[in-house]
Amino acid sequence: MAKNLRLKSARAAKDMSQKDLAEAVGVTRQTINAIETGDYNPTVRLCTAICRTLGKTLNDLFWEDDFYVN
Amino acid sequence: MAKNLRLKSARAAKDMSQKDLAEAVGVTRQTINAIETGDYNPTVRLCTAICRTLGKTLNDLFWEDDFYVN
DNA sequence: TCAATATGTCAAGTATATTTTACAAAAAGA
DNA sequence: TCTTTTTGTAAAATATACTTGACATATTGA
Repeated sequence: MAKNLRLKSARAAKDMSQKDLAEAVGVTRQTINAIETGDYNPTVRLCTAICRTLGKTLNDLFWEDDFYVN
Repeated sequence: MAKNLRLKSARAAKDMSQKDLAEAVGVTRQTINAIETGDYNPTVRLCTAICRTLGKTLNDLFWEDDFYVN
């Protein structure tokens, strides 16, 4: 999995630290860091919470259409 | 969590059984059933695999904009 | 400079997603 | 009917998401 730069960017746009976002969605800073760093496969419920906090949708932050044609 | 009727519908549109979809994305039938039944919080990677198999996006099948809960 | 904040990472533990095996009932087909 | 497929569900085991606590470094601001 690659780094999630869209998440990092959306967080920066809200001027939130990883810690801020973590607290807002109820996980630890390490979990947010791991998602941005790309080590990992979060649950859709956590992704949804992150998106709502940052004013984005699942497609905005977690969908990759690279592989895909539609 | 409510039933995921959009998933059920998209699967029906492809004429796939829960078992068919499960095999296509590499999980068990019970996992697909649990997601449709709504007991459950799948990983985003699994959601993505399901969406790709069914020709849908994360927003199509897993985003809820009406009600706000996490 | 110096202190405080932000990020990256890691090892060990806990919570939970997912599997395996199994049973029952509804729906579909012949 | 009778048989097969599909769906719903459950208990116990395994894999992995996520936590806790900690340490190091980079960056920012005073």
